[in-house]
Amino acid sequence: MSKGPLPRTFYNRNPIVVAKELLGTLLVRRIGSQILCGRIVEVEAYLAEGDTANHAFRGRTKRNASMFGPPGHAYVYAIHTHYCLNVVTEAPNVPSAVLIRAIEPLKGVELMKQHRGRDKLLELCRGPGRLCAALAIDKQLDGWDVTVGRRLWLEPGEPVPDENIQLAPRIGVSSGKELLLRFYEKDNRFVSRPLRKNVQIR
DNA sequence: CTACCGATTGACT
DNA sequence: GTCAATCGGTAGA
Repeated sequence: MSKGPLPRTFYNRNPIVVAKELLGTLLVRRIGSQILCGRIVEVEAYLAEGDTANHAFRGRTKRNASMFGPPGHAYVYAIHTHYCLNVVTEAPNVPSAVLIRAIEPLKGVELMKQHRGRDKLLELCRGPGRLCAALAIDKQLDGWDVTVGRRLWLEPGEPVPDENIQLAPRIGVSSGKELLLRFYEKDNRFVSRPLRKNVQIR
């Protein structure tokens, strides 16, 4: 039985808080009568203030316009030949968001495999570009309202307790490397790039 | 219009 | 670990 989509009030908060609470929630994609679903295991926060890695750091452009809109909408952008999915946080004109980096596939695995052209369950949704391909998420869903419960939305799941949340630097950013704004579930095999054992995070 | 480049991935050493 | 593919977005002439 479904709990319905996360409400807009969930997203209308600091992106760090939203990022941590998104771990364990369900990302749901509906295509016609088909349901694709996975459990979020890795995210990154992008801050409205002082975050040089944020696409919106130098102001509003055509690409990042969704981040300046109300919370609870998707921000989908293209990188190289792939797409990445964010959910917009905080108030309009406060351009912050949470990047969904990895999900654990739960439903619609066969269709995900078709979309990806790959068979290994572990490789289906491990990485932001991979999960978008698996769920057929592209620029058409940029700006999509994820609180409505159609096409693409998020649902409550079992929260990941604080002690099971690993903090880490964000992946692939050329600036803002020192900030620990990546959050993932410890020991989850579907995380895209776990920290090596024994590395110290201060 | 040109030039540069990246919130990635996949193949390879 | 390294590295190239590949292309839309952005800034600037």
